[in-house]
Amino acid sequence: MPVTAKDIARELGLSPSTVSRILQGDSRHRVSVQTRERILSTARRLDYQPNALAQSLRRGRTHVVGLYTNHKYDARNDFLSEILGGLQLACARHRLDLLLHCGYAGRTSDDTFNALRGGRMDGLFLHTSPDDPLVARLSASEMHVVALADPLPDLPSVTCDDVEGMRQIVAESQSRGYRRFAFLAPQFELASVERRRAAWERFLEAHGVYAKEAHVFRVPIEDAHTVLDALLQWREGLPVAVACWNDRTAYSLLRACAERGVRVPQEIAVTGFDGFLDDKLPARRLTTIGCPWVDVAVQAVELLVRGIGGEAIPAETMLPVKLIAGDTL
Amino acid sequence: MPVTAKDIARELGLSPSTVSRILQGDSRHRVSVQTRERILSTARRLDYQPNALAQSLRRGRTHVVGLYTNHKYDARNDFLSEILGGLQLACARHRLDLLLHCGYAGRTSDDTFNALRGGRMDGLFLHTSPDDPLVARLSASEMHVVALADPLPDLPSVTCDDVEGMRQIVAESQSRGYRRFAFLAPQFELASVERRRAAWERFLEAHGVYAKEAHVFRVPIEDAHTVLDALLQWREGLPVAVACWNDRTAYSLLRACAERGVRVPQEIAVTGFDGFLDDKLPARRLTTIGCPWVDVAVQAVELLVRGIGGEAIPAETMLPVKLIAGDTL
DNA sequence: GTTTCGTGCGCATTCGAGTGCGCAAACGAC
DNA sequence: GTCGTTTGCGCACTCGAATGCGCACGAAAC
Repeated sequence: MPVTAKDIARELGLSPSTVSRILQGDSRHRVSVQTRERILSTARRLDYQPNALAQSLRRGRTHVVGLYTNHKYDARNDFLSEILGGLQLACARHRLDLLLHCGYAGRTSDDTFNALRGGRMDGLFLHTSPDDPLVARLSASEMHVVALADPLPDLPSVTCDDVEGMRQIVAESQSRGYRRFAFLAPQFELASVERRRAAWERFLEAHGVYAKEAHVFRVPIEDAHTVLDALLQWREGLPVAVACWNDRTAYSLLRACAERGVRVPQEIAVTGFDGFLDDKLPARRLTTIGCPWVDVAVQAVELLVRGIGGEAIPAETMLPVKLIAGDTL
Repeated sequence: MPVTAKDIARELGLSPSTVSRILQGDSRHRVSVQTRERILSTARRLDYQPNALAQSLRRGRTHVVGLYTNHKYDARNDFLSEILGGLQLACARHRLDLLLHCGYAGRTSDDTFNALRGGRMDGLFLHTSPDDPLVARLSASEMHVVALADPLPDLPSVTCDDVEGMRQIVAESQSRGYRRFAFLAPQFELASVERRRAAWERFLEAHGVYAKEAHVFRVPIEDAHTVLDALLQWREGLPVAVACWNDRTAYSLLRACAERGVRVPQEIAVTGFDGFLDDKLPARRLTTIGCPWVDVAVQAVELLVRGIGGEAIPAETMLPVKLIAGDTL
């Protein structure tokens, strides 16, 4: 059985309240120096550790923040690892603990919402699609929430500058002489994907390229060969500059190209978005947009902490990105 | 303000205790069917959500388990992501939440230990080095703990069969005719590394290979070129079969080989350990040992749950591995 | 000796839920 | 009408800590 404040009080013939005040450093309550010392030394001797649950219950603050995502953790998900690293770093600074909730593993978004309401957490980081029911419930509530990486309706978010990233990609492909363009989008909804796609179209139009030469493919990336076939059968022909919505998609495409003997970037130019460079094998360096995901997480923690503290926080915080030139464009 | 059981009681002119019993389904306490229905419907109408902290405080169970590691989350740490995925999966099944504690980010192991004692968690998963002070404190305490992937003194663990893995690697390199061998170990202490190294030495000796032709290099993998230099300057000469303690190390070495023009596997054969295959680029397929990390995590959850439930759990649970033949050996 | 002030500390309640025990009303039996 | 039983529910306390308020006691002032 763990030692409680009551144990210390009993041991010293004091009341629990006096013990509590000393251990919490309540300065308004005057206590003699001897008593203070006796309490502190007994606490040390008995190896006292306050019960976090009782403290949280009383104070209404848990110092725990949650992370909810409907994506899956696995060895191929660089994105979540990177975000997690940033969250850890910044949470440790603020002495916060991070509670993981995951939408994919049988846990519904209701569970997460109830965990929030149940007082288990002070706030929540969110990375999910805009149509997740949790999003609407959260924005209707008074909970403290910050969306990570992807903007969500009516919730504050920390994101990367998708528009600027696509501007650089379009500008670069233009200057390299490409005249046919494709965009590889996933089949699920994600706000930043739409933002990247929209920016891509807009910047192409600004260069005088319209729908005929700029096509959006929505193909599941699991089967990269299907994607490649779709690209090769596109009647506009080659070469084509393919802007992939993220690095993982780009790498899959590159792999398929290599397996089919398609020359990159002569026949198909490939760009990614994220900046996860391959440290495994030095085959090709992907041309991509470097996104400061760790900083995104760190910023999100700062904002959430301020939100929990009662401050108003900006609707969207957008962090700068920059082109990482590789050899696939 | 969230709705409490007291609010429901007041609304219906009942006592909080009756409300609590109904909502908890206490069958020993007889309550009329009408009252039960009134309570349940009011709870639904007011959107009642029990306060998890109060429940945990009273019941002495939080349904939260922790994960402590002194390693860092980042895009290159496939291992943690994979483990995390497995933990999520299995925790969701048992309706457990996962609390992340990380040794690297300014948080000391004391914080984790105190969080455990503070009643915030019911148990803890551990992935750290044997000399982490937390390990000794935990094994001296009554806490429920399971070590992940690396055995720790006096604590139950779920690991992969390192010995069998190294047996297969040694057998394979032997049968391919290699006569000089090296082992690439990290500079930090990790129990499974020592186990792999010891097994490697033992199986080599069984094949009549002794210290002269089998050397252990302990070089920081950050600078793969230094490692490569050390290998090339080893006076026993080439070819050498290098068993890397994990995949990440192997990939770094491969990259350095490619950059220096060293032929793999003709001059240097490389094997890894983990089974994280590169899905990014199809340059080389690493020969490695496939480890079921997701299953390790899942098993660990099952064990921890049983431990929390009061059952005794086995000291070490070892999961089978298998050689994944690539083209680097 | 009474008032006044200050020091040192405890009582009682709160947070929100869970639980042993026992009380009151309704019911039936005789 | 009295006794015994069942049904239905609440009192009071628990978990462990935090906190507003106020009491008791000593010293100093008059």
